[in-house]
Amino acid sequence: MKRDSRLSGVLHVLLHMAEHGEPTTSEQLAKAMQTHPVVIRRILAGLRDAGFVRSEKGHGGGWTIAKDLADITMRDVYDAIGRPGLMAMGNRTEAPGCLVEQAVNAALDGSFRDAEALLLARFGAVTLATLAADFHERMAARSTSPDKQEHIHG
Amino acid sequence: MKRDSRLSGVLHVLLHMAEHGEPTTSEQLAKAMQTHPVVIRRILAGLRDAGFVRSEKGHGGGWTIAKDLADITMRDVYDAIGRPGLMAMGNRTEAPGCLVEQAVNAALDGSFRDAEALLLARFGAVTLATLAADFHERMAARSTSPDKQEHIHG
DNA sequence: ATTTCTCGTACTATTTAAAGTTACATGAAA
DNA sequence: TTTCATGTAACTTTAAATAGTACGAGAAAT
Repeated sequence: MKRDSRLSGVLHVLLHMAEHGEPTTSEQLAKAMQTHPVVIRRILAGLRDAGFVRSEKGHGGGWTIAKDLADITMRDVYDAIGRPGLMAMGNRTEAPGCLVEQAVNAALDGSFRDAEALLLARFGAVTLATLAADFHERMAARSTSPDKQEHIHG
Repeated sequence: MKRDSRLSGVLHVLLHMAEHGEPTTSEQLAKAMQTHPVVIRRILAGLRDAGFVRSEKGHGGGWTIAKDLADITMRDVYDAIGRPGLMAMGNRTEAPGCLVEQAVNAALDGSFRDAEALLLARFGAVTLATLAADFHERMAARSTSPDKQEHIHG
């Protein structure tokens, strides 16, 4: 099963944007993410509509974070990219006439619903500020072991 | 994101097999599942190797359940089909050099691990006997409201 | 024996979703 | 008015799952 990496991707982009400070262009972000600028614009479109980032055209334009990092949770980001499915498994048929399948679906659905609720609760408990702090800790840890020193993007 | 329906599928097949009693051919199961016999054989291969079902060739051959339904959990079935990924989301890069991505991965991984553990625990608590009982309840419920009466497969 | 039935599995084809790319329009600053 | 940057639609490519084909092997019926 192929896994969707959009959430991981946006979070990564947002943190890079936050580190960078001044407006960051899609091209700069694309380079950091090793992807295409259009992919960045697409991935950030939902965040812009939700008011978490701002984009500006023309000279000196680019993307900036529009809120305090402590006020954006992973859950917010997840919502902003359109709440993609969380579970890799689903039912063979969604509204089956077959009673056997109904019984199977009921058992699976209950488990999946609970797992999703747990996941969303976890997402809601982590802010971008948390992630940024973790990043800075990792930076500090790396600089104290100089043998592992390398550029942020290898 | 496309969702894997193999677990849902095998469970369905197993219950049909259990209801049917005598050896059931891949073709019969395929008809009930509206798919191809080869798909059935493939989906049951792992179950056979794990000893949950038996297959026999030639006249009067087919598939039979090899254990008591109460001794097979959804978790067993999940294991037997090769433990496919449970989460629809993953990390953009698995072992990133980028510290920002490491921080993002760490946060997501923690949440996913917990959600998976919850899911597997739930799977382990449901046996095929549970599902069969649920199916029979649904049968009973349907037969008391005759307006909804239809063949098991519509 | 040989015909028929059934599973086993390697191989190929189809389908589907994500990701990448191109192209061009819009708007802002130099 | 040129250059830089986003906005977005359309198209292409890629990767994974699922479906389907073909043929082999074994077991039972004739």
